[in-house]
Amino acid sequence: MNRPEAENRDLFAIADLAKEFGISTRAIRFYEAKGLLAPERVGATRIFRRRDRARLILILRGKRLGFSLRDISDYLSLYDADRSQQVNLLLEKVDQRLASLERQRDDLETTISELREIRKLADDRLEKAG
Amino acid sequence: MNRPEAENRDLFAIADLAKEFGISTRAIRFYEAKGLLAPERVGATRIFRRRDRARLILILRGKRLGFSLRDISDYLSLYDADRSQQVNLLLEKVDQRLASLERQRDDLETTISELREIRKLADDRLEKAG
DNA sequence: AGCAAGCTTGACGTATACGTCAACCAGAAG
DNA sequence: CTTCTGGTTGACGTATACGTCAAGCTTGCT
Repeated sequence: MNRPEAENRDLFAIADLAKEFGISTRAIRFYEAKGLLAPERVGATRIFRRRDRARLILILRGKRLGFSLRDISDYLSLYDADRSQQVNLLLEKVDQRLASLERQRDDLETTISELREIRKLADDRLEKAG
Repeated sequence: MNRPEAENRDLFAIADLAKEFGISTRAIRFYEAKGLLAPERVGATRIFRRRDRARLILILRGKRLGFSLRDISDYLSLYDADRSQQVNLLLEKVDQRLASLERQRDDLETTISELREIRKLADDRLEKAG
């Protein structure tokens, strides 16, 4: 009963999603032009369903992770690939993507621990001075 | 005794680093133009030391993590900030950066486990078919 | 001396990911 | 009917991160 209102609805206007995720309508149209989204139309007006919203969430997460729209498009196709693709091919792609993400995670962990080192040094210096 | 040769040297030409890291000399000059590197000069020729090489490694890792050169520049300044900066300010910046990296790590872990889900589904389907 | 290799600085081109108008249409409110 | 509000499609502009010449200078063979 206390779900975020968006989860209960099934139809969204472009401005709804733009506001919810803090992006521009221009960006959303751009993602559609690049094939990352395919909302239905009523006349010319775009109508987004929960599925489109879910894809948008994946798109934005991909962007936060530094991926290009092209990469994200490939990634989304992994989600779609329930029946359409060769399972073997899908597995291969998923594994590649996983390997690359795990490399990225290692980079991240290295960076985080280096920063924690720096943090500790600075902290010590503060205490000595304090 | 068996260190990668690069670790033993202290002087590098621009082409040495380009080759070692698989990037163009143009990119390296670009990083210098943006203030991320500051190699010495002998005449007009750039001379890179181990410190410059270390910074380049950080730059490339930042790029793999999807950061802009501007972001990376800020990040590098955290490493430099031994004496020049206010320790308080440094701590604040490090903490911000850490928070953002940890958010990114969470995104990554979500993505990785979703992909593993997909992988499992595809795997199951293969076994049933096999 | 001549020439290739490798370095330099511009200057211009390019792909990505949008932002910013402009000009238009449709439906609801006053 | 007019006026919002919100939607649409171009067309053009912009920042980032380089690639790609072009033209020139040094250094080191041969």
